[in-house]
Amino acid sequence: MRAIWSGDCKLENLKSEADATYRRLLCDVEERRAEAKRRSQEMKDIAADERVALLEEGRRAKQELKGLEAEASKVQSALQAGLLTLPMPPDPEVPEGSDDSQNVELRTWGEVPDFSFDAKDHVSLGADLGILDIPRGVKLAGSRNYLLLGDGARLEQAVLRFAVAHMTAKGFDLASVPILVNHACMEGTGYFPGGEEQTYAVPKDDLFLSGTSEVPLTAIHSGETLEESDLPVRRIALSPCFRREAGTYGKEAHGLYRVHQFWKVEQMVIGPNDEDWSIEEQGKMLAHAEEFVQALEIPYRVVDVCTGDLGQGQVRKFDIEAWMPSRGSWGETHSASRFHDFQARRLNLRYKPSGGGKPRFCHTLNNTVAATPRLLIPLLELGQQSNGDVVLPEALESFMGKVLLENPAKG
RNA sequence: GGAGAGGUGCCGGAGUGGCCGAACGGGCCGGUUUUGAAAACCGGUGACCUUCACGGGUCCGUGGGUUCGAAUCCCACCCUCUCCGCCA
Repeated sequence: MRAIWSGDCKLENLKSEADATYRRLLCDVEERRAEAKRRSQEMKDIAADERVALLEEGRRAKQELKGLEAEASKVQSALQAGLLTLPMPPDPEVPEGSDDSQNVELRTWGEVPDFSFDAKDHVSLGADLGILDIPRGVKLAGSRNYLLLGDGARLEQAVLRFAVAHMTAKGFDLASVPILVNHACMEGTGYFPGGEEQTYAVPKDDLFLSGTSEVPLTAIHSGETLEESDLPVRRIALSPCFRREAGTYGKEAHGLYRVHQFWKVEQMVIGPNDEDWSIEEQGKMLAHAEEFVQALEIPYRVVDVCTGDLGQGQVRKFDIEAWMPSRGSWGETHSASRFHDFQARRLNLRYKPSGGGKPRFCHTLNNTVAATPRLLIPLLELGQQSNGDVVLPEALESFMGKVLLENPAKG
């Protein structure tokens, strides 16, 4: 099944014309540089009057070299630009499909509720409880913005702190990272080129508001060569996330499902270049998230994301979709991605094998732990009572201080 | 934001046009000595790309430029430190 990675399908087969041209040019350039070096070595033990001819030759060679170098760098940047758009071949086990409708459900957990009363959606629940104010959020920052107030804001914090505690217990190290990052981070993690329209940019400082802490988290060791004994690196970050959601007008415009700014606890792992290890790790990371959702007593399903719904660099992806009563369906809350060495190559993120030998590219993986306010949707909607109260899962009590959100308007 | 100083190998730190991939010191590795260790002494010790190999190339913050030749000269940028201002 993994023959695609085992060497049959080496870069050899993907080598483009540009690559061959570049190599030829580089070879030529290096030869001429060697010549030039030799010439200037000779120069110093030659009498001044004998230098003239050599100087002239040097000048001419320099012009030629310059031309060649310019050509080489032109070809190289064209090549690199092309390389950046190359997608990662999916794992052969990924189901074929053109879009998310063809994702394959692997399993479900929990009971989908059947309300015996007229159930409300999270927007009216939140408004009635006085913990959610969308109109004023829109007033402050436009559509897809919101305000969480009082217990709403507290609930969000509780979910996030629970997520951090959950992952700390799994041995992940909490990091506080820059979420305003440079172009190299965006490109290195695979968001650029391609994701520019979805990203808030700060042109004055040439920085970008990343849509997930996966970006800084994965880029932490970019350009470095780690020791194999330092691997795997397992970290989480709690950060705000920003997404422009361009081109989604009208799509999920209602409520807290798709918003421009949200909070997320993200898990990220950097490991050795070992696909079996990587596959196993992805399973673990998925399990961490499932346990978390289970603790929140939210029914969910796990989906094996099909080829057509896979991101450029993703080799395999499993989504967790929570049951959201107001949608009458599942909504994505978690996304566990495996990248093989896709991101590591772009980030130049390597490690020195402990057995010796050349540095190798790491493998990287990431998964959501908790994203809010999206997670507040099932939490509020599933916990609602006929009188408009909302009962929260026990697991949040120590973080929230209570589990009952009382409807002030009830009789 | 204003003024100044600086960015060199694992670390400290020399080096102001060819003899510099880079002195010297520390560290690290190996050896001698020692019952063992420490100390002392001797030797070794950068990374990456390319090549079966020989070899070749790149790298002294980054990117340009000058020159036959740049760690060294020029320009721009980035970063760090000190002082002042401001600030969560």
